[in-house]
Amino acid sequence: MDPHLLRTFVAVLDHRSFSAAASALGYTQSAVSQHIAALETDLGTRLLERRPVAPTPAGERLLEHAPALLLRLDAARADITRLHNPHPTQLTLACAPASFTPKVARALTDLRAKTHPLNLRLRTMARDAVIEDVLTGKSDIGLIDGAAAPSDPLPVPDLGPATTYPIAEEPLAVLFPHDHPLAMRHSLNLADLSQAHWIDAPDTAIPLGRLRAITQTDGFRPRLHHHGSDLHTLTTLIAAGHGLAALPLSLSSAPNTTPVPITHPRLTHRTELIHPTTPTAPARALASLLTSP
Amino acid sequence: MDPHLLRTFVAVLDHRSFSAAASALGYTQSAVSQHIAALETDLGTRLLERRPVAPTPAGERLLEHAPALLLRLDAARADITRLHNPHPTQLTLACAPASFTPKVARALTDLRAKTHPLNLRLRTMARDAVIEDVLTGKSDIGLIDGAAAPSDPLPVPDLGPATTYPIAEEPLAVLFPHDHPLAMRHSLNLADLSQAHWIDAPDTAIPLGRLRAITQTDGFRPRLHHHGSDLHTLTTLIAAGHGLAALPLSLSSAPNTTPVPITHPRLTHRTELIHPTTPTAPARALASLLTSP
DNA sequence: ACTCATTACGAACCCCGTAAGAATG
DNA sequence: CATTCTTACGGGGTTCGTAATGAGT
Repeated sequence: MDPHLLRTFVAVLDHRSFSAAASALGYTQSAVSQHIAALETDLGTRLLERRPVAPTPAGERLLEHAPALLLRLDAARADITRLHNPHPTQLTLACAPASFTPKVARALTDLRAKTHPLNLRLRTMARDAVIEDVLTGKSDIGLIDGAAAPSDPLPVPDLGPATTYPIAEEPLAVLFPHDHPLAMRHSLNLADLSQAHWIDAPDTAIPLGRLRAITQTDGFRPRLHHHGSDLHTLTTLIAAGHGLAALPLSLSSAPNTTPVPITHPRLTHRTELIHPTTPTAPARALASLLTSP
Repeated sequence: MDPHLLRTFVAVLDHRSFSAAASALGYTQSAVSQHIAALETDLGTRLLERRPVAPTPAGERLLEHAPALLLRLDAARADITRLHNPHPTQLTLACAPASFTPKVARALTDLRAKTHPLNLRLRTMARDAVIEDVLTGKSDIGLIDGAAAPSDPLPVPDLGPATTYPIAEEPLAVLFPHDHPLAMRHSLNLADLSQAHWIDAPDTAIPLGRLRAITQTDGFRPRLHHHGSDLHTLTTLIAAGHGLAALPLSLSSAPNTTPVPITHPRLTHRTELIHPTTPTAPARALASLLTSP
């Protein structure tokens, strides 16, 4: 189970094709074929069906482990190479869209004032991508958000060693188009909305699967799926009546929309900071700015 | 970062010696030296100090990842090979000591009655070892225990895909020698005992580090450390006045000891079942026996 | 027939053991 | 000087690419 073999296994399933995976990895299709054959011999089972390429049951099991393994391998390398460059002049911050608040922006100006020269890089991406970015060292520090019971930590997939700190908590709201019949209410029971029209935008809003898990119902079925990390697109969709989404209350400035806080069950929108166990110096500075006041 | 190299890296640090690691792994000492050299070249840093053998800072980082990686690699292989033998006649159950209750024993007799032939194997070990055993397929199913807030799940290190079910909850108690001044009380505030004499027995009782985390204090310092998974030894130590330990209330039958339930903070002793995402048939049967009634 | 995966085969490379060398206590 | 790690080197095995073969639509 050489990591190289796992990597091509994942690539083959990503591309649903041996030859496409080969060119993506810079191998020849023969090499890819041999990699898969080697894995199948090693594990004593067929892992893939060919034509069309699809995982067998055994392949599905392997696919549950392989990406996590490869991620952690990258994380280990990142943790070590970070030690080489202890005082970098660059800080890369990965943000989930709804986690980037005025408070964070102010912390960045404070950081600029006290640390210089400082080359700031900001990247917006989905929550899981933030965690991956931080663990693999592509970003130095990250901001994630999600729904949780008050003062509970966010449920984070534990893919490697990292430290998280809460930095903000605020009411969780459902964003309605301003002419929606419920838009004038002052409080909401989330479960009452399970059959409403929802937009699934897991990269920006609270994922619908999370709402299902919280309410332990089978509702919250999406009418429309928004892939991407742009909040503006999402609020515009909501304003146009394509469906609802759960967002932090402070995102109420979107035109033609009205947020209504969820009062039951007791939930908050929580923002957390995540950084490696041994962060770079600027990352540590930003972390202390965001957590101390 | 070949897994073989990581394995010898871990072995070298386990044995604090290249040559000892070599003989443990069935390699020659030269091969071990080459493995470490290859890792160090690949990562561009020295990972170990020699004579005496000790990890450098970079080596410490790697040591944080390598065992988890190797474990997950084994877990992946176990998940796949399990598919090969779908109706095994053997069931291996891994138990943390305080998780093996009369209820579990009864479930095993029920299982015997309805499934046969059945070759039962029972293994007692520390909680972390149970999880590792289940993930790597050395045991088919496991029982773990710990302290948690009522109806909260146990905090389990997420080392791979597995399913957990709660199977029992009961009061958490401190076990005193029967002549201890506090042994006649009916309720306890855990924080009041932070400066008492404690026995750290992480494999059998609630680990003292967990008590520190729960109370957010710096107390609960051990006077004596008990390594091993035998509850009898622990209760005998307590009876002899060597110190206290936190255990489930039902373990009150130990001679010359008295359990007093912890009433503050609100805590329970919780037992959970853990099995792979795709358990073997007997494991599934036992799981349904333990969870349904 | 065309696309895509497998097999055959050879050259370059890697990996481990033997054995000799260096360093440390 | 004895123990322990490192280095040099060679055989055997592995890996990848080229190219030919086979299978599916």
